[in-house]
Amino acid sequence: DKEVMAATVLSSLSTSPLVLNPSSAPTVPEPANRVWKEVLSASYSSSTSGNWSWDASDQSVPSTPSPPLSNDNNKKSTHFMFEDPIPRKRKNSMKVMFKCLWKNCEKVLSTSSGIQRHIRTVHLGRNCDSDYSDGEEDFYYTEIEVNMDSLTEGLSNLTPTSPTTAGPPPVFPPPLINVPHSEHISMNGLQSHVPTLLSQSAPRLFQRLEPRPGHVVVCMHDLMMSHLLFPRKPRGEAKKCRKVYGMEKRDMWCTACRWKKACQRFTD
DNA sequence: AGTGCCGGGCG
DNA sequence: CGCCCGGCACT
Ligand SMILES: [Zn+2]
Repeated sequence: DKEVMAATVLSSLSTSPLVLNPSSAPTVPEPANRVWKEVLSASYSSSTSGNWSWDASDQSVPSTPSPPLSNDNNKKSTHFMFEDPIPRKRKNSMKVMFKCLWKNCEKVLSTSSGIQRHIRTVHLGRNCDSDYSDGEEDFYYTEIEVNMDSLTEGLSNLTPTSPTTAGPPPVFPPPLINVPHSEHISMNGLQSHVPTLLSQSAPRLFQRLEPRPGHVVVCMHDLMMSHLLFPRKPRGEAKKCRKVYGMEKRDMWCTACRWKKACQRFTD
């Protein structure tokens, strides 16, 4: 079903006006090779309340003709969404890490729980450093792969502590605004819930880039790799037969689970 | 420590 | 085939 949704997004995106990152010259290596896509049109519903209202009903035709994009380029920019973001087997010396998407924050941590706590405390201003989470942090970080070989090369000039935890980044907690109702992000029909609490200082996912009035430009890669389109399932939902029925009622498991194979009853 | 499950073994 | 389990990745 994820793939179906992704396909829906893709097809709708492919008909949307495209904005290319002007700074991404063809010679720029992979990480900066980003496709900027204008997906969301936003408007302030009220100048005084500061409420955000996301509305994709704006089907206005782009004033400038679409840039001549080759199909090849399109495919290159879209095929990544269909590969497993966290492959079970990983190449040697490639480590998955978690990068904060907040604007002007390049924090990278090695664990998802760590980046969640970082976003919760530093950016969302949830002062209580408990492990409770309402899930909003998930929208603001992404998984990246880091080559550990090239990383250890430049490790000499860093502090002896872990480079992921060490850092002098007193990033100011941005002011928060309260959005009364549950807001939606609508992209050509596909809707995604966003938390009721949005920060005024938007994460990098929503950074503006030469926006036309009332429009927001997001990095398509960050958008896809964030959990905005496919929000994380409610906490602790990888429940399969074993966890559901328990060891005592093993006879109620599906045959695959009884044989320690991939569960056939509860599929993702 | 607990869970999901691939690969491989046994009859 | 059905059935079981060692061991590993991930949490
Ligand atoms: Zn099962």
